[in-house]
Amino acid sequence: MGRDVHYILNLIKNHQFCRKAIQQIHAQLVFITAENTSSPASAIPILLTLWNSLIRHYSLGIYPQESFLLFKHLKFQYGRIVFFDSFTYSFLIKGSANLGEFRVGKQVHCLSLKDGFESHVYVQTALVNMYGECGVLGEAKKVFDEMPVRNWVTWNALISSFVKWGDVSVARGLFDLMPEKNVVSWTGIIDGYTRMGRFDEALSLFKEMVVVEGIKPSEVTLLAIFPAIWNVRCLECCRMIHGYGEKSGINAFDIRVVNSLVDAYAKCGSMEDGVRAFEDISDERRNLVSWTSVISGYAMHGMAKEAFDSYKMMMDEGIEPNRITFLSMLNACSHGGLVDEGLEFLRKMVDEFGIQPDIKHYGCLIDMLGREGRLEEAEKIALEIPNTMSNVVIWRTLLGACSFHDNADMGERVMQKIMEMENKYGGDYVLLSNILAGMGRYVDSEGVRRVMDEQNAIKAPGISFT
DNA sequence: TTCTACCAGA
Repeated sequence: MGRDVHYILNLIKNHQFCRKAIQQIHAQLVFITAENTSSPASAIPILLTLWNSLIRHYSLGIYPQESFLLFKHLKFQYGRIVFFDSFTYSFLIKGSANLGEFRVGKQVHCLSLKDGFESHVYVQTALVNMYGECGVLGEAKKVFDEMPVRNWVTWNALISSFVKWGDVSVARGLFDLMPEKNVVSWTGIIDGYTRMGRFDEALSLFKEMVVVEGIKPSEVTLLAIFPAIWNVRCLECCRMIHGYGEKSGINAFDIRVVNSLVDAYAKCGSMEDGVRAFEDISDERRNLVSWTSVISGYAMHGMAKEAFDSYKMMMDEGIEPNRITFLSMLNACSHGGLVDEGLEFLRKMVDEFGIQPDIKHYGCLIDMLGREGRLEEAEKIALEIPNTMSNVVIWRTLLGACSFHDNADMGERVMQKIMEMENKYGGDYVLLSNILAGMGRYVDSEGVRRVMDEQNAIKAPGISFT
């Protein structure tokens, strides 16, 4: 037993996470070991429970590998006298799922079969989930098919696996086959449709779930349905969800739902409702995401002053902005024509908050400078973006600005740059040829068109969802 | 003490 304690002590030393829990378990282990030095075998049932807890903590941590190491060690030491139970295997399988590595999970799977868990619902369901999480859907389906007994969780685990990997039609097939569906099943399939951009189907399923089946949506259901709501700009849906959230108490206990509501109102065109929802949040619950949601709402509504005020109030409450807050502020500056303020925000972000700009910040900046016709500065920044990060979108933004402000010289330089990065996209040729034609340089314009034809670049017709 | 749904904000 002494070697055990040593081993576990080493594990604990190596990691800081779950420290308290592990220390408690460790203390108990030492205690039990001391109590039972004369007959270690009698301590095994209690020890198994503690080992299981330890394995559980490791499997949930950032280094699930440790749970396998511990298991291996215990198996090697006590394999002859200890029989691991369904808890041990559930935790180990969960650990493999968190690791995202199905080869490890496969080994645990084999061991669990050897120990006789081939028809244990919890262990087998954990396996379905593990294979599903790892994207080995064939294997997940196989385990599912061979299970003599399944429960709701088993079905839902398989459905969410197919949703996760983008196969909504198979998920839907399973959903339709399910003898009884609960809120998790409905949420899973609704989430699948939302993620695939099939918003109308997501909304009609949501309606069917609530109206026809009388199933109460959970907070997860609401979080899943929000993107569908604002993509179809359904203000009425926002109000209904808002009311339901208040009545059911979901708004009171899940700040994420209220924050999404603020965001959804803004995206559906009603900043007034968004602000009202935001102002209803108590000071203690209002967090960074709440503030960023309202700021981004103001930004998209062109209300730069309000965005600035909110930013200031947020700072006064001692909440630190992050990269998304700054992106929203840049967006507000861009829409309000406040170029210098925007540049100042970027400086603050880097110097005072130590946040390095990413490609979206740069994109916003170039868009902002480009709108105001400060093309030289925009080009200078575009050239300064590290190559590893830079993309063709940045240059297309600049090209658009060149087109808007009739700067053909820079347009040609930018075009050159775009061709270097990606010489098959027709839209840029069209844009440049339009710039040249707009300036009366028809011969050059024609030349660009010809190059375009020679390269077989085809401009995809523009599509707008709005 | 075991198995299921979440992208809160660009």
